[in-house]
Amino acid sequence: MTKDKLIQAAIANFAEFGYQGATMSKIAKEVGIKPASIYYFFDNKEALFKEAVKVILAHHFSSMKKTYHLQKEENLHTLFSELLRSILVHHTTFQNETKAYVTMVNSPISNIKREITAYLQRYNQWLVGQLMHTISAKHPELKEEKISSLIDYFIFIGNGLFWGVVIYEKDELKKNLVQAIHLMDQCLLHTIGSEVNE
Amino acid sequence: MTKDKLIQAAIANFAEFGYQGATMSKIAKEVGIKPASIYYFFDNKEALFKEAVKVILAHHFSSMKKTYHLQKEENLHTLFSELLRSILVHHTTFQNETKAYVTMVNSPISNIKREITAYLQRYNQWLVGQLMHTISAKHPELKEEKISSLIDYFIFIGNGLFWGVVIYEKDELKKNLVQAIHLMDQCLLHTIGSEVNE
Amino acid sequence: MTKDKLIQAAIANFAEFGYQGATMSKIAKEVGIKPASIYYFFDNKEALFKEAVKVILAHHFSSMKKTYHLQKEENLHTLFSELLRSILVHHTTFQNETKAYVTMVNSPISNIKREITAYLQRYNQWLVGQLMHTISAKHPELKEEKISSLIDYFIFIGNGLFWGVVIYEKDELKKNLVQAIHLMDQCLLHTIGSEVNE
Amino acid sequence: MTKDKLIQAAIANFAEFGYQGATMSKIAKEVGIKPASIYYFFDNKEALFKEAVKVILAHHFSSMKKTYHLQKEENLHTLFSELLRSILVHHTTFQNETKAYVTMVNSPISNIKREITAYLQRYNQWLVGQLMHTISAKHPELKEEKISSLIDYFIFIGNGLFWGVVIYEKDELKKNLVQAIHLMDQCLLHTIGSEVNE
DNA sequence: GATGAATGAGCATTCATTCAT
DNA sequence: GATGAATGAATGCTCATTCAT
Repeated sequence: MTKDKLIQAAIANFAEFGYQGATMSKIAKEVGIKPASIYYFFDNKEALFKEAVKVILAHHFSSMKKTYHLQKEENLHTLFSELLRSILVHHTTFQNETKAYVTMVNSPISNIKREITAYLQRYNQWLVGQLMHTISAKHPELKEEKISSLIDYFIFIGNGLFWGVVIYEKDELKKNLVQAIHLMDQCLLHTIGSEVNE
Repeated sequence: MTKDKLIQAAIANFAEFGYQGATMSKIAKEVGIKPASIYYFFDNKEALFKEAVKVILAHHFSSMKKTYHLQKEENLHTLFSELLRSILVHHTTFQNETKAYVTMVNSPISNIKREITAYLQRYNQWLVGQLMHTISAKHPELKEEKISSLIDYFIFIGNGLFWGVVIYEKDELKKNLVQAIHLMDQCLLHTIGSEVNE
Repeated sequence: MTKDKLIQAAIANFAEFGYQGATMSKIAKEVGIKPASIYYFFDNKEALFKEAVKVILAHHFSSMKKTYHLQKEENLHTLFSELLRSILVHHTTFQNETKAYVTMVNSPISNIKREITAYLQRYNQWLVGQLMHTISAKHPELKEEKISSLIDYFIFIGNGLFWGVVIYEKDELKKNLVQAIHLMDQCLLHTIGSEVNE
Repeated sequence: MTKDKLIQAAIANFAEFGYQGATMSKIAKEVGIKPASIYYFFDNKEALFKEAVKVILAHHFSSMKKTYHLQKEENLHTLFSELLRSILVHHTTFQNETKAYVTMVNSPISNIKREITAYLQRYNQWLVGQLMHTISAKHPELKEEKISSLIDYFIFIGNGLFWGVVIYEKDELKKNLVQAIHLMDQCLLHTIGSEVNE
């Protein structure tokens, strides 16, 4: 569908040139239509990019959800490892979207910035909610604040992994994943004790 | 000096709008001169921004060096803690430069991208070189690869801290610093053993 | 058609101000559109002027061809006289194009200069080819080099006529045409002998 | 002297780029000073170029005068031949000035155009005056109108030679000179009769 | 004599957008 | 659905010129 192709082209252009650098002509050319035709699908540039942002965020959310639901029955080591791997895989696989996301985070377009900030909150809430539930089910003895701290470490480590995707080449990232998993294991060890030992 | 003010204004605009979004008029207005006057100091937009990038990177380098030389005699816990704190302090104090840096990392202007990539390498080399030297002096018994791994963890944890600066508010970052230091301590503990115990 | 009107306006502006002095605004205003609209028809200023040059040269060629084919059956005196008159008439009738041509000949825009040089060669080849054929048909007894010399004189005399158009007022030019024809007749007389005597 | 160097640079730039294309910076750079310094010597761009034009025209006049006075005692064939050769030599030797002159002829700067037109008249008057005097001295039997016509032919032939300098390469011009002299000889022959036979 | 710093005016060009078709 | 033609607004940049030093 033309509309979807436009959004994909918008993401690619956003990733490469940023919001101001992405132009309706380049996007149109990439899709094989004339710039004027974009306005049949979207009210204006901002609307197109707002939609593109939504797609990127929804895609990220669905990736994370999928991994989560596939792994939530596993032990915590596995769950966290797979979540971290998932961060890496998603962001390296959809580099365009990741680059676009990085430029968006500081976007001067308030609508877009708002979208992002809201998403970050929603995603965090979801993640914390899910993890709290899953972990407390597996380890009823753990105090809530311990779990909470664990999750915070997970998020922190995830951030390190994420930024690595932006600045390192693919092959350097494997090492980063190993490091991330190892650090997470340390946290688990300290919080829960034995479980992580294989 | 007008030239320096221009560079600062360029950084601020780059941070807020990205390369394409930053305009010579906005920059000129911020400095209190007319757009045409910028061209007395810089050949063109790209030259101005290339200079701005250099300033940002040099500034970062000097921050890190300063901390390093102040702390290199301390024990490793302190050294790493202070380096991590330094990352946080530098990037929160000079948020403009940090935001600009984030936008630059994916800059479509190849000259700028090249500058960044080169800097990242140079900085890494310096950091690794210094740490290798300092740590092996303090702990002659450690095998080189152990030290190397320690440094890698430090860099990874630093990345997490850095990305936090970009997406979190100031007060959330204190927690991040604590986490970073704690994770680093774990790494030290595993590598060196006793020293870190207070 | 807007595109044709643009080319005509470009010629007029080129004639009056030269390449650098002709501006897109002046041209647009002359056509009754806004400067930005020119770019719908032409990639840029150079492309517009390259097209304008082509039009001027093609126009000149077609004028000369037309006269040639109308007069080639006549005797040589008439043929040459009419060709000379045609030079005068074409260049005085389309003064804009002539002035533009004069400015173009030394154009610093290499694309344009190239176009001109190439045309001059092509036109000369055509002229020489045609005249050789026509004259040798009418005067089989003439050696090729005699004909060639005759043609060279014609071109030389044509040049004198041409430069007159640039620097003299219309009424002075009639005398120039008479002179040109008379000189050409002298050449014919010397080459062929009797024919020219009426 | 800097002022003279400026005029020479102005001529060179005028020749290459035309009035609008010649810039104060380029001229300043060529002379090795800064643009602002030009204004110590000339009120403004137009004044500089007006001066440059004067220099070109005066130079042309002096060239022609010199030849004239060297040759006025010779017979008419020699006199005209040398004058024609002089046209060729002057304009090929000082190509810059010739190119500048060609662009100036249609200059939109009225001061410059006026200067040129006035010069053309003055030069013509001088030429006609001298030739009338010289020829009637040598050939008292000739009616004034015959001499006048002879001079007109000379001017016409000179124009052909001049335009050749603009459009042909140096080696093609020798042929043009031979043609010019030959045509002039024909005119002499018709007007005066025997003299030209050597 | 010369220039560093600055500017108003203008230029070619781009871009998001419109609208009749 | 799509586009040809057009434009207002803005952009990076140039240029002749000024003026205090």
